[in-house]
Amino acid sequence: MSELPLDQFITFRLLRLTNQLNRQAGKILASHVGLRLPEWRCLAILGAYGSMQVNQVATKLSADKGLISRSLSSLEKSGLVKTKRGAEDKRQIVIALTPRGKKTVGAIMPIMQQRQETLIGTLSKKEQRELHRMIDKLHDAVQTIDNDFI
Amino acid sequence: MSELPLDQFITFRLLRLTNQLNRQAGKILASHVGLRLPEWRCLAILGAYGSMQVNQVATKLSADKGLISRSLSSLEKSGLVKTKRGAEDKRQIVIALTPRGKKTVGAIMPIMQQRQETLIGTLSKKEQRELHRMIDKLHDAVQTIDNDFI
DNA sequence: TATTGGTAGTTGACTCGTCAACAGTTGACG
DNA sequence: CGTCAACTGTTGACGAGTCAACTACCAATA
Repeated sequence: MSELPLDQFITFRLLRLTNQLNRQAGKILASHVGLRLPEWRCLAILGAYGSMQVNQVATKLSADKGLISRSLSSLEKSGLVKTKRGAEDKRQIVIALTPRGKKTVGAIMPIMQQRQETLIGTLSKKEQRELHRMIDKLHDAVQTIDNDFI
Repeated sequence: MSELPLDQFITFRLLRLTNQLNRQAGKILASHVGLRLPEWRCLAILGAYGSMQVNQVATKLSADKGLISRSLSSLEKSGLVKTKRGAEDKRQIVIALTPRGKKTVGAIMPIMQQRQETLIGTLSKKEQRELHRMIDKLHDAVQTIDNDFI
């Protein structure tokens, strides 16, 4: 199983795992609600925090604002969010879930949460904490590499 | 740091980490050799295993054969690999590194290996083993979810 | 008040990844 | 043989993610 040199590359293994996870999440969302993955993430974050601006959604999701802008525009066309210009600052756009948007979040969130539990349920509580901590460490380590190699 | 509910989603955290890693790898490759990420992966696997068919490269990389086909075709245009039809089975295409391809692998591989070491160097040996094991576990767990949720 | 710099959001261009349709080839089986 | 299923690689279409240019707007300052 682990005789190929590439299997030693942690980046390779992580990429393979997340590709697999995203593929699956995409299928689940498409079959249940016809949503795309970044659209669902926008809905979820709006469900958790209430009204937000485009930039705030992008920041919370660690995502590109362009991607979020397009996703929200698509969600608005589907009637799951509504937008209005900021009152005092007319550059801002304030996004909020519509009733249908809230209903969608309520329907999908339990499915996604159960999926998470099935995933991490294969790890002990101690392992789960370790995994989160190691992800944090790797996350930090990436930044120390920048500018050394580029 | 960890007060957002999304941060509890392991899929979310893994995605954020791998996006960051891919972004960085892409920059490193672009600045050093003008290669794209899947192209580099093809070169690396050919450097490790010698001549292979398109399908074998895709399988070793756990990647889509379409993506690999395009990457190899681009590498051939750049003169880093050469291809020829299989002798006994004319469907197959056998790919091999050119001298320039080998030179490129020799130049880039140490950089990428050092990057890996910088990354996992932040983890103890025990943690490294644990991480690999947990990735395997998650990889397996994903499959148990299929068809339950879709 | 006019200029200037910074910010919010949109859009275009591009890479990466997935899926499916397709042409050409092989091999097995009636 | 001929047909038919399976396989190899290519191609098209699309979703996901990144970067940069652009518009519109705000605010500070001369």
